Amino acid sequence: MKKDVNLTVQALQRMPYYLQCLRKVKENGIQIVSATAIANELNLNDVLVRKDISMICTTKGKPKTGFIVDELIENIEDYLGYNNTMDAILVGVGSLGKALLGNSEFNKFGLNIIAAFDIDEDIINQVICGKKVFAIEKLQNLCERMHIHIGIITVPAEFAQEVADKFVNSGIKAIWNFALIKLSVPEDVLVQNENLAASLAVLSQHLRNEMDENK
Amino acid sequence: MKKDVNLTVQALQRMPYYLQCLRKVKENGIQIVSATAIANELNLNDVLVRKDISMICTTKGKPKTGFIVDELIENIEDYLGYNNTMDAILVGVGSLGKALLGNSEFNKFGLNIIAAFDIDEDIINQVICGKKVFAIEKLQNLCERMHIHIGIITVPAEFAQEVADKFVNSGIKAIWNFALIKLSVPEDVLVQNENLAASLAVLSQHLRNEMDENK
DNA sequence: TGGATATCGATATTGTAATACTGATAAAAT
DNA sequence: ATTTTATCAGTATTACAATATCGATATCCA
Ligand SMILES: NC(=O)c1ccc[n+]([C@@H]2O[C@H](COP(=O)([O-])OP(=O)(O)OC[C@H]3O[C@@H](n4cnc5c(N)ncnc54)[C@H](O)[C@@H]3O)[C@@H](O)[C@H]2O)c1
Ligand SMILES: NC(=O)c1ccc[n+]([C@@H]2O[C@H](COP(=O)([O-])OP(=O)(O)OC[C@H]3O[C@@H](n4cnc5c(N)ncnc54)[C@H](O)[C@@H]3O)[C@@H](O)[C@H]2O)c1
Repeated sequence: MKKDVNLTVQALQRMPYYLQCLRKVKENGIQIVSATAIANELNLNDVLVRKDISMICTTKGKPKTGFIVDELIENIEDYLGYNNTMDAILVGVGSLGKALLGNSEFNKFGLNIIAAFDIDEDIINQVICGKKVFAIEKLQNLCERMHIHIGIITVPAEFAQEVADKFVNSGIKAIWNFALIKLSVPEDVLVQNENLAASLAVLSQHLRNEMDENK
Repeated sequence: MKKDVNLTVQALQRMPYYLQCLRKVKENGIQIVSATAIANELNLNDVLVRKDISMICTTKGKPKTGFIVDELIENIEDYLGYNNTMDAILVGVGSLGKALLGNSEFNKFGLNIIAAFDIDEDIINQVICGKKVFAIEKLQNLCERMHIHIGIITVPAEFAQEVADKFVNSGIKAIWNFALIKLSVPEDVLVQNENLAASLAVLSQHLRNEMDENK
């Protein structure tokens, strides 16, 4: 794997789809696949797929046939870090927080939520899906001691910034933010927003177009 | 509002952030705001903000001062459809499905989940957060009868395509897909993917960069 | 009242992601 | 053996989103 390169965010986000497609191909017993075939399956341009592959894979494709499926899968999994797990903590054990804690699929993606935090006395010290919930005061100590660099925010929007600040003080470098708010953090800290309102906006516009067309 | 225009997906996704920012400004008692100020708050380019605003707002800005906050808020809310609610149904009442059903914020964004569907006998006929869970067989009839055009998929990936097919047959035109799989649907149906694996990929790459730098 | 300044809207430029093109090559077909 | 075909890799082009520039204008301050 070429681990020194950096993909664009767009290319990076296509990778899980490639992986899904490649695994499906593999299940069908196919060992060699062309970029064209992947592109058709995922409704992408074939040159784009070839370029994405060339960015992170050492494997070369063979004309007329394509790439070795197993090698592509391995290269992509390596690049995405599916083979060496990152530890993370989660703050806000409400309904969304619980759903995330219970999501067994994260392990497959190299993410391991090792603990959760909340302010609600009723939740603190409970164990949710095998993960203990601590008082928020214990956040910094635990993060530093365990060298945690990923934090997940699932508290209501009005508390998200104060949680983010705590994260920053605890050495967290990547924040996965499910609250609908723009967080302020230092440059070296990445915020990945999971913004449902933005998604809804896309759905809503499409629907309006559809309705307008049919009348 | 200029409801005949279509924003790019990027612009559309910025809108909820503008709204959040404008509401905060309004709370502080400020009635007029400049594109520059919004841009600074959200770490965007001021020309970009001005252009986005001009796309969907009838309001003109005044040199030296800016735009009337209330008018911007109203225009954006209108464009995003926050004022006329869209009805939706959800399939897959697992941990994520339940979290979404219980999310009271959706109403603020113009989304109203009116019912849910599952195959699990234990869940069918239950009422989760005021929403009744029906057997999946009742999907088509209910969608057609209630003129539902938005469907939410929160079933495991392997069942997502069959649910999508049922959606298409029931007249659904916009699918909000939380399963990690690329769905095949007709052209006129929009799929908005909420792909956690893609987000994780971004977090993972950033973290690897950070780690590499510090050694 | 006149000059300085911040912002606007419109237009030009830049930058980057996606796509098209070209020659090379391996496999299949004639 | 030769031709055809599908694909690859590299390079060129295109398309479009983001940013910079510029004249106009409303407000503020001397
Ligand atoms: N529920 C959903 O479907 C959903 C989906 C996407 C995003 N979100 C967002 O996720 C966030 C949480 O949503 P939810 O529905 O789980 O809410 P919730 O009210 O069920 O849970 C919030 C939890 O955060 C805890 N909390 C509050 N302040 C805290 C603090 N300062 N420190 C630590 N813990 C704190 C509360 O005790 C509670 O347990 C919200 O911002 C929401 O917009 C929710
Ligand atoms: N849990 C999370 O945090 C989370 C986050 C993001 C995305 N997702 C995705 O959302 C999906 C659901 O996740 P989950 O954790 O809620 O799973 P879950 O197992 O808790 O729930 C799945 C539900 O779907 C129902 N179901 C299965 N097949 C069905 C069918 N054909 N028709 C109708 N209902 C059916 C099941 O009965 C169950 O109630 C998965 O694809 C997962 O990858 C989960």
